Amino acid sequence: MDNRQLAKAFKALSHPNRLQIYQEIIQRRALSSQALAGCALTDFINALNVGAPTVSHHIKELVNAELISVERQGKFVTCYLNEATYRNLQQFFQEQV
Amino acid sequence: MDNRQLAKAFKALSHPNRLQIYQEIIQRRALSSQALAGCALTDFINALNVGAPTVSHHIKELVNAELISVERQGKFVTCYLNEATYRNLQQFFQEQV
DNA sequence: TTCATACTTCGACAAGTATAAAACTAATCC
DNA sequence: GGATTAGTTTTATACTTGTCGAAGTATGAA
Repeated sequence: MDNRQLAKAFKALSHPNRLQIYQEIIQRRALSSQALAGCALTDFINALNVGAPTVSHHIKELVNAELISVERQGKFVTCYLNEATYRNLQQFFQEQV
Repeated sequence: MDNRQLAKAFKALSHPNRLQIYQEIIQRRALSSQALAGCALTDFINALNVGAPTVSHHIKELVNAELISVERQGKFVTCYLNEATYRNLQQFFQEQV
């Protein structure tokens, strides 16, 4: 993962609301027994104090930074953690100690 | 480390040049035998393709996000890694696996 | 087929950011 | 003291971002 892509990931995490969305996705994955447990987008719209367009915009940024991926099932959108990027970020803070 | 402070740290790392400065500081610390080895600000001004005022501004943001600290020795400024914040960031990507 | 739900896209605007030029401060050198 | 070096602050500018409201799209329900 090169400098630019890494900076892009951090930029996506640089807003409290987006960071919270990301954390939620990580945590729900950890709690679940399934490896690929996701988060409903609706929950974020309800939980965060911003409108649907704004949440939609934030999600797009997270997807664009390859931090998460989304899947549409009928009317609903579910968010999944991008495991590869997560591991890369982990590494960034690990290898240089 | 709460959500806001964490987002602030990520924001500071969200610019390629600032990320590079941070990486450099981490790496030079790792290479050195001393625990608190620092980086001269001059090196950054020469290495990055931006002017001194811009580098000065970037450094200020990194300090403000508590990612690094600076120390003036006469004419020169040296940058040091903020170990506590580094550990917090490490944790963020570790505890939830 | 009409209606409601769950988003997404567009347009706009206020606020924030990266950058540089110019002017400034402070330490060092002669 | 005068000149030089290292970095900061101020000011200005071009650009980006977060947010919302309004309008649009697509799915599912009645």
